Amino acid sequence: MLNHQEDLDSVFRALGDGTRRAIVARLSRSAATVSELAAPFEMSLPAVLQHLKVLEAAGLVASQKVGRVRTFRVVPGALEDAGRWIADVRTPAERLLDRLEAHLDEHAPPPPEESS
Amino acid sequence: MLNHQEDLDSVFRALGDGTRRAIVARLSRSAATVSELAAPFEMSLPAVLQHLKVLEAAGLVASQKVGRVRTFRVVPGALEDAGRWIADVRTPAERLLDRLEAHLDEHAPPPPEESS
DNA sequence: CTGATGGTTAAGCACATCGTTAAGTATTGG
DNA sequence: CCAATACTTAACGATGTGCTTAACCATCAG
Repeated sequence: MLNHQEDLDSVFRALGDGTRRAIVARLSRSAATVSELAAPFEMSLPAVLQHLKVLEAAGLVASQKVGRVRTFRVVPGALEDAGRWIADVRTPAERLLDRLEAHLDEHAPPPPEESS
Repeated sequence: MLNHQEDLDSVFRALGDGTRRAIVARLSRSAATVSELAAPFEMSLPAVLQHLKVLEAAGLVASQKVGRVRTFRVVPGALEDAGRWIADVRTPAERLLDRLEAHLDEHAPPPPEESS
């Protein structure tokens, strides 16, 4: 099913928090346990747990428990759709900018300065 | 100038909503007025206005009012930082995946694969 | 001036988020 | 067994989000 829309919702929303982005960045270098991930932050461990849940629900990270230790890792292709969405929007936007500049060049000589 | 953190927060959170992404996608093709932007959606116009405010606060779009008509357009480089963040995280994550595969190859014989 | 058009503001409601503390469940080491 | 370790769950409060409706400007046409 092409439920891209809701997938992207949860991915972008998950990335809309500095703590979670830091966690993802950390995990992109190597896997880590819950307490390792929580260590750099000043918030409580349950708070970090909730962030990890959000990231896992968005499909950005995955985890498995061995004994009493849960280890998290990034999910390889998880950022692909988000990255492509941004790229796909940027492309026409830049074309739009080019057309705007071309239009201005046509209707006015190159303005060396702006005044208001 | 290194407010990257909070900037990215607002950009990613702004993108974490399908309506707002649709608006950005629409504007990436050409500028549009408030009512033009609101038309495709079933929600009320004030609701769309609020989405536009979020997008404008995140620096993704800009607007100007002429007479009684407000026109929105995308802000050219606005998605650059977000795109780069994703790219920067994906790169080490993929290296991590490569190392994992190499590790598995070392500890288990190459899986029987059909060559093409 | 008068009304229609295009947008804006205000208030309110349901629900989600982000943090807290307190208490509970498995493991593991001695 | 006992206690420390490593989470995990539950409950809750402060804010934030995403809508709604109602009312309020500010143009522009006639």
